[in-house]
Amino acid sequence: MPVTIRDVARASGVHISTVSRTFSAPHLVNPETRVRVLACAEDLGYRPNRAARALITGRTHNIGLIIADIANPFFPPLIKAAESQARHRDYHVFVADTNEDPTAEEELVHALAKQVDGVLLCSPRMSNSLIEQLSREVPLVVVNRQVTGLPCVLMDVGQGARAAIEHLIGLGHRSIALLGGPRSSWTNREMRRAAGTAARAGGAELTLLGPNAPTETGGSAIAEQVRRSGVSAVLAYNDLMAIGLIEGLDALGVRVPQEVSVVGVDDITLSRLTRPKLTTVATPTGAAGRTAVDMLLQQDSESPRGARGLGAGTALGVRRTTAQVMLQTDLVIRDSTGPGPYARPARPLAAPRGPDPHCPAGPGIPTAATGDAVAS
Amino acid sequence: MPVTIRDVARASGVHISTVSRTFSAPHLVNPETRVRVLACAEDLGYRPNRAARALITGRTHNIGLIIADIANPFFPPLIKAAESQARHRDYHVFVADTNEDPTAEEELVHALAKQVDGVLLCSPRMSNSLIEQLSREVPLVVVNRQVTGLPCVLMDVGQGARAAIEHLIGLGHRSIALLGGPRSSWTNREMRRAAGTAARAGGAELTLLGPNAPTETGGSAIAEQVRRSGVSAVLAYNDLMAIGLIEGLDALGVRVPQEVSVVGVDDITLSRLTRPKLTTVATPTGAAGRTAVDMLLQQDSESPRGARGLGAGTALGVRRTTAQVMLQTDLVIRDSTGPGPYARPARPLAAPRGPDPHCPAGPGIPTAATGDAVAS
DNA sequence: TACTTCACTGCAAACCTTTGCAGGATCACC
DNA sequence: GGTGATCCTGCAAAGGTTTGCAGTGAAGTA
Repeated sequence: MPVTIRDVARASGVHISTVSRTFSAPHLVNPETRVRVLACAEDLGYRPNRAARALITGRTHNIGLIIADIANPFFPPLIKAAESQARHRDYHVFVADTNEDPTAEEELVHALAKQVDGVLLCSPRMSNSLIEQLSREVPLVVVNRQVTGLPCVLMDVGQGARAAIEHLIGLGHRSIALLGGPRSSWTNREMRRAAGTAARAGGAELTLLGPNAPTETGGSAIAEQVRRSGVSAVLAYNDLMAIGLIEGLDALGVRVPQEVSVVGVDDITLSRLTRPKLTTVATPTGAAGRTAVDMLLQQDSESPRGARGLGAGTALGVRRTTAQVMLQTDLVIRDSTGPGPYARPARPLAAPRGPDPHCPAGPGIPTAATGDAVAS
Repeated sequence: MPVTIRDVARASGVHISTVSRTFSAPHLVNPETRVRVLACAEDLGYRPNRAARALITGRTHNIGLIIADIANPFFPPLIKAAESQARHRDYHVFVADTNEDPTAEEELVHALAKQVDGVLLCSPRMSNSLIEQLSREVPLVVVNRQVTGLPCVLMDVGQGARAAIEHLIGLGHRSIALLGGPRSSWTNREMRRAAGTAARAGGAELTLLGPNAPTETGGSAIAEQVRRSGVSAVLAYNDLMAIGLIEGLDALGVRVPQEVSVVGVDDITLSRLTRPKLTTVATPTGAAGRTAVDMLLQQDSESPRGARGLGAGTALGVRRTTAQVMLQTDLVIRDSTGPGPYARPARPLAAPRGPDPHCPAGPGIPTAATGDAVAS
């Protein structure tokens, strides 16, 4: 029942190879023949079978996007950006959700391997060595994780965490908690490192709480512990956790930012809608999605086109585009941070409940335009 | 470079067909041979090429999931439910986002057609006739849209809208606005119909405002118009719009629920996190995802397995499983609705700012357990 | 012993498309 | 008219897998 290239050939009185060329190399076929073939194809409702095409060309024109948790609002902007970038280059994107499960991650890479030309691994939870191993099966670009020898797109959360800590110290906080995320998260390690350094430099004490689930639930679950710890400010692994924490603190009767200041990371849409509006480290998710797709496609186009068969170009030693890109982050100050116990009353500080200032941090805190790529 | 069935055959000293059977029909091969083949396969790191397999069996073991907007938090629970249901049956799910663009929708169905065994079309924006036409190319299950002759999974938003209107009328509102969603949305039409009937029955006046974008922006953009219209209560197309509206009203100095009551639809996670917490019509998104996958796979298994080649079973006249399932909705009363101008002071009403009652509507308003499937 | 049954394995076609190669026709030019 | 170039088209192999059919050998039965 499905109409194939053969049916079109029969209908238009040419050989199947001519029909094939009409679609894949139109300039090689006589204009008259071409229109005739196209008319027949249109008539019969012919659609090239991408699977069969992929079998011989080794190019599916699909790319896979493996995501730890679609429900985390951090990802949709990344997905959309990747999708639109891919579409411009005539590629389709298949998204798959792993539920933060490393096993599912691995399985999905295998499942996708032969059906896509490359895979974007976003915030992976599996080990670096496994990622390297999988990269021999299908071209990989890793987002939010640094793997030596592989192309990576990173966001400078270290810088963001530092800016956040400095902001809090500037507000007069000396006792700060860092709400950790998943143990296997690269972002998590970077934040811990940078926040620790910044706290030491600023003479503040940093308490580590975690690991926690990177969700609202994870945040609200740790509220009691935050209160007991006696800190006056908190930097959370991401916005969801920060929002959950604010909820949890609210339930305990602890006011934000009057008693505890809270900073998140990501700047998801939601962070502008909760009350108080969330002070957060904005990450360039859109730019990350676009960049990752670009890197994958570039790497893909560099692999030998002459080679036949699936997976051409994935041979070890051929692919050597291992550029790693670091994208800058940006502290956005809103209403969830306010003066701490050591605030100097002489210097007027941001009004804790005024209209959303939504301005970048002051001159003392280094921030940078969001989305600029810095090759390293 | 990629290791094929042929390499394994050579290594284990058997014919390729034996290797093939080792994977696709293990009971047909001698246990000893089987372990030897499996060992070699493991050794060489062989992975069956799903594309090639699909080419001949006509089964890809993938299903496509086409979504209007991944960024809308309504969808992730549906996606996750579909994914886990599919995984149980050894299927993988490919998600694709259309950005609410009907053209992209059509294109994606074509692109997916030969790479998946069926497609779930969620909240489609294209015309019914086009959907019918596309269903001849690949098995389709439609979610949130009624298309005669096709399997559909629907949520009873009509009932939900009625419950919401009755709730508002019960609170003493007589002048209510309905914030419409996308014009091509089936849900939108259903809500309008049901809300209109319920308002007439309850002696209230219903003002239609829209269509609006089903996002926070869409909601906040219409705030001014809502204020000017003088209504005391609003039923919004979905939660995002309701939340945006509350933001917009807040910016105009209009308090919710003191001056205007707002009801949303969907019960996204976010609706519990905003202040005031949102009164909303909960839709059984998880159940919808699961049911849709079940229907697709059932329909798929019914098509003739003997038939060879891609698209076997998509022939017209073979597939006749056109069951349509309606899932029940559930009004969840929280803090964004309060007494209206015609409230009877004698009867004590829900405290507008008390702790989240989160209880189903009173006995006068028919509600039902969420997630129960009712075949129709 | 002869015949049947059975379990296992090999053979080869098929799925749909792409593409290197070669053949045929047309044309220009000497 | 011969030569070469150019343009178009057909041929056939290739890609990795599945599967109906046939063949082999061994075991079971009469």
